[in-house]
Amino acid sequence: MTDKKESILSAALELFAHEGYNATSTSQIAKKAAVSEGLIFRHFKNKKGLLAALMEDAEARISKIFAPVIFESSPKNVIRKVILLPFSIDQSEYDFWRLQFILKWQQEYNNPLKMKPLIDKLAWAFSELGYEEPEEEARLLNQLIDAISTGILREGLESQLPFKAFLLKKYSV
Amino acid sequence: MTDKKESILSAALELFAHEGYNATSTSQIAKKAAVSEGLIFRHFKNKKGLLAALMEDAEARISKIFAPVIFESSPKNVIRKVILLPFSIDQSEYDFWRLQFILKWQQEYNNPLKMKPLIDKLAWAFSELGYEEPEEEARLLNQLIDAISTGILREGLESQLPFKAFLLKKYSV
Amino acid sequence: MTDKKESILSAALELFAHEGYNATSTSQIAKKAAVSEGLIFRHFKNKKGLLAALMEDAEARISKIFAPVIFESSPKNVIRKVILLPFSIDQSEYDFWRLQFILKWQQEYNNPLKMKPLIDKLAWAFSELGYEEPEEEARLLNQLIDAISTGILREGLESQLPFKAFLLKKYSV
Amino acid sequence: MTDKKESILSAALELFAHEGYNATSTSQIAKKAAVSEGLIFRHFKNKKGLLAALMEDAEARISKIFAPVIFESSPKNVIRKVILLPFSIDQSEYDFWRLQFILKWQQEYNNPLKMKPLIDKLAWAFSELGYEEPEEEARLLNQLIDAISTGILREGLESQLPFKAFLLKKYSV
DNA sequence: TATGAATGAGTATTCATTCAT
DNA sequence: GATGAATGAATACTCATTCAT
Repeated sequence: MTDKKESILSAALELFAHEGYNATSTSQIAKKAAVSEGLIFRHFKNKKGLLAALMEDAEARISKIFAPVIFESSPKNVIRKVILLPFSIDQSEYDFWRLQFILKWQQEYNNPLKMKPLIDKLAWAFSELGYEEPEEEARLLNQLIDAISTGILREGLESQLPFKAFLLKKYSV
Repeated sequence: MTDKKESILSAALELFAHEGYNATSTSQIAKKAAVSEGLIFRHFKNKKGLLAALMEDAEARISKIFAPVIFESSPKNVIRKVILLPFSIDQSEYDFWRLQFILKWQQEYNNPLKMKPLIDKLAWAFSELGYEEPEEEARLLNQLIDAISTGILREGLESQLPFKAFLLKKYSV
Repeated sequence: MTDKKESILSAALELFAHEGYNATSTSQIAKKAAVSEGLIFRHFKNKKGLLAALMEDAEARISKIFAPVIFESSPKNVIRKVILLPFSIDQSEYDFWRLQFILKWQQEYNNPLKMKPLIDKLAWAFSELGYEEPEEEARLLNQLIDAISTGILREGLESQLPFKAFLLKKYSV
Repeated sequence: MTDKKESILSAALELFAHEGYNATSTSQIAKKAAVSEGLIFRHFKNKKGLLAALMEDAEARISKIFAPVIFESSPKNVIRKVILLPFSIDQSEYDFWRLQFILKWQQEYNNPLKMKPLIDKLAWAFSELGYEEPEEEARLLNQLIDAISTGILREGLESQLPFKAFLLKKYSV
């Protein structure tokens, strides 16, 4: 990948994440990336294509971040790792995740199935630990870390920090 | 308020809630409201003014929905009522709430303080019930109902229904 | 003439004179006149009609200001009075005259014939005084007082004051 | 400068000069220049920018037309050249000068200082020739050529032609 | 690969004007 | 006489996209 192509991608990510997809014009992206507007279309065909390119990363990143949970064999550690998930996001990745969360509100990009493997693993863990309704517990915890991630991205890491110890204790993990 | 003014408001609400503020053009709104585009600007000065008019309702509606919790004197009932909150939203109000949740991602409209009174009341309730960390419990439950509301708005009421009984039982309320 | 009709006229005069006819919107006029926009059209049919109403005054005012020159019998006094003309305009009439001068640049309102009687009288005066080319002298002086009036309206009375004594002396009147 | 950019400039000049700045729409300009409306904004940012580009020429053209007067060493020739100035304007430049004169009525573009060097030179010439009030004579003649220029632009060259010989004779130059 | 000129459809907004009350 | 709601056409300007170089 050329330098210019990459700078388009990172400019677009930053702008999409903070202004929104529709509110960001291709000319803004070109300016921020310091390339000609035409080049965006040479590389990505159109604006949607640019977003799509950005989203392709998503799958890979999500797998990478979920893997340690999926392959964990201790139920307690599964829950523990899930709770720690939102707190382990590197600040350099905030824009990426912001964009993910914003797009969830747009039908065409909202795919709840992405979380399926994680929820299944959690359900297994709760079941192992003897919880009465492991399915619900799993989905609830998943929903909760979604909410905490949202909190981190919107109000900063510190605002959500108290939950870390609290949840670990609450679930005794 | 004239008929036409109201139909502009409701058309705008529906479109903003589903397409997003930026992705909705004033001409779409006019068409859906079956009025001339110019009328939007006579009534609301500009597109932002239209959004602002929509948001003015917000404060009122939020107060109205929170009141029964705030004025509840039984701690258990406070928690119970908070859990039931997301499930009591009338479907006719979904668009309104969708818009609220979408706008949270836009700095200028993200005001976490709106929830303060509710969280305080919850903290009081948890404290009364002898929870060890009532502050954290309160913020956690608040985060949880935020997550569930999100779930309802994005995936439908049914998808979140299991949580209702589950949470009431979990908190024994 | 009703109060409101008059306040429309004076608001329009002020705005047309300072912003120009095209740059002034009927809503600005209505606001400045503190009447509803509709009333403008009730009274003047349309925006052009409002300008026309303003211009109707013109003929009368011009006759009134020219009369003392036209009916003067002493050649010297004719020239003297013409020279004094631009300096005798009351400040309260500046807007009116500004508008006249601006409109001269718009074909449809530029009517050089308005000045005919004055130029004829001047030519007669110069001829009486034995000037060699009275016609040219007359038109030149007319052009000159036009330029001085322009100067007064654009740069203020003081800026043109030196010309008063100077011209009276130059023409020995 | 591209062809299209130039045709925008010349279309704008013609329209601004004859209809006025406010009365000319960008779509008219685009149509007359046979380009897309958007191109106007790519090249000149906005309508004001287009006018500004047109005005940038002004300074250069004015210097160029004044230079032969400023660098003239014979007092008589200075006066002679000034008198001939308005008659030497090429018809192809009428639009340009019309615009200059129209804009004088708009505060932001009215800059009387542009004429300072010319008036100073005239004052020097009149002083050399022993006129009693060279300052006033200079400003008067300047006003006169302003008036004659106005006459040419509004009523055509022929209407002002008699003044040429007349003034040359009057000032004996 | 990269640019920059160019476009056509669209955007928010303003305008002069009409009309029912 | 006077208002204020309403309109349709126009306005300045932006946008995503194309294309010749």
